[in-house]
Amino acid sequence: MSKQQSPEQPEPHSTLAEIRATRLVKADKLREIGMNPYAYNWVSTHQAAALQLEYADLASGEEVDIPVSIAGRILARRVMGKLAFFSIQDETGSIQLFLSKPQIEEGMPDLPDAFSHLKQLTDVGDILGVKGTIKRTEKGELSILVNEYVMLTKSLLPLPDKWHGLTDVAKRYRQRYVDLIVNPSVRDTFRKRSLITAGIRRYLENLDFIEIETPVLQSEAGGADARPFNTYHNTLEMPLYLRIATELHLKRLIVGGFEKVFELGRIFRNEGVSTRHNPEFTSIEVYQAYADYEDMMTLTEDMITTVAQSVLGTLEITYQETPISLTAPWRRVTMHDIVKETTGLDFSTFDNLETAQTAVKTAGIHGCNDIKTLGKLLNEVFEQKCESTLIQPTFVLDYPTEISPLAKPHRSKPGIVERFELFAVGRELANSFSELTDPIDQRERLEAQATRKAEGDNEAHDVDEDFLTALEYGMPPTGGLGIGIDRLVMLLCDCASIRDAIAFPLLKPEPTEQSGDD
RNA sequence: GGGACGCUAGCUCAGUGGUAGAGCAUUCGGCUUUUAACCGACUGGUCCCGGGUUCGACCCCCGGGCGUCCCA
Repeated sequence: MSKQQSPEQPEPHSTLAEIRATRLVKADKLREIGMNPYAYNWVSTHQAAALQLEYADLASGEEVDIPVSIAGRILARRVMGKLAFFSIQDETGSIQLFLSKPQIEEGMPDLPDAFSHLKQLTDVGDILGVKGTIKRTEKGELSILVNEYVMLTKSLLPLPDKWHGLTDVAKRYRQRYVDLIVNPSVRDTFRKRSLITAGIRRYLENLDFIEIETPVLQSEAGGADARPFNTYHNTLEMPLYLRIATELHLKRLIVGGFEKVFELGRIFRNEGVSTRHNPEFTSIEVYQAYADYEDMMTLTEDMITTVAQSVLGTLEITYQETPISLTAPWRRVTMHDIVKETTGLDFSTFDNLETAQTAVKTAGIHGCNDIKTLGKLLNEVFEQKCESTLIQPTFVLDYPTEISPLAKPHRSKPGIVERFELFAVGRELANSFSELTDPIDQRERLEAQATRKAEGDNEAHDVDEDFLTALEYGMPPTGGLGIGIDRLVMLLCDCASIRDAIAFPLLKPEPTEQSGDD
């Protein structure tokens, strides 16, 4: 193979494929020196953030002769002749490695040229395990004075620019793993999200609620106005829907005698994608027997403030540069009052649809011509004019019956149900009722929904007869509550888009070379 | 569904109707206190895709894809 080499023509080495090929060669060389580039395990004694904290007061130039073993991904390499500084990142944070030739060669007597191999065979992105001691450098950077290193995983693909990171939004979502490696705030969001859901569960469990899982696959979608995803069970030859709510099954559990139940889980709605909507999202629904919507308001306020305080350490937060005070009590206002306050329209004075329509039009609100009931008109005006103004946490109470088919009629106001929604930063966060327990009333309302479905409304659903049967056995008075977890995470973690609160949001597939033109 | 904007090297971005640019990363050489290390040298391109106009298109026009924002 010793062909006469023509005048050295430098190999290209900058494209992605070439970088990858170079790194594969390095992986082979690691094998040659007896180091598996894909190791089996590593035992760390410490993590980066804890070390940074523990030795925060160590003076520059000082060393601590305590053995430390740590693993992480190389995020930066600064290599001089016989000395190198790497920054490695573990889940908790990062710490510098102080790598000196004599120290490493002494610490790894079985591997000749250990320092040279380190320089030649490691790249930014590799996952390394090291053993050494603690030292704060003369320039003041807490470091591990490394005696031994082990390649744990050889990375084949280059990370984004160390300074600018990954900013391409689509790429951040498509390759969330890269986003997580290089954007610490993204890791922080998902860590907080976990604390939020864990905090909610702990809060409810402390009140003796139990979590019960209900079916995702359902033969009748129900519990909300939403278009479901359709699927099919092959051996049963049965069409199925993915659930659009957990409501109707959790209520069956209340009928069955559980008095405090909840489920925190994934919901699927076959609707558009926006900064506020993902087709699969997470909700929690909570049902408490013998409670009403007033009780649920108290629960909502207390639960969210408790969790926020424990996760964020404060109730005074900032969402997209707007200060938000989560400190209780939150404002409570009826839908009638907020509409009147915002638009001047007093729906309590309208005794028929025509006068209301005229007044609405006079107030400059359009697109309401097709609305056939007073309640729906009120709701439309609320959605158009009020929702976006509700920045600080606000409970809006007492909704029209016709848009609330699962809520109990208000005990003193005709045409109204006992229902509230919680709004903050202009968005709905939670929805709650005194649950409708009268099976005859419930049947009438569900049959009205079924009629709408028959008329072509694909957000309406057939009557769930088994649910009505359950109600006929008798459901105790019950307060129910649903909270959009993704939106709560958005609020508490200052996410502009719901996609920033969901680790792997739904995306259109990237076009392939075949499907490029069509 | 409508509108505006964007898509150029692995990453972040310039750019012009006439040979495609920078920084970082990569590769090579040097370097024992760096931390966006530094110094020197090299390399790296389907300018999102398809069509059109043109002597010539990354640029202009048409269509499409993906994305961001706004509106419905």
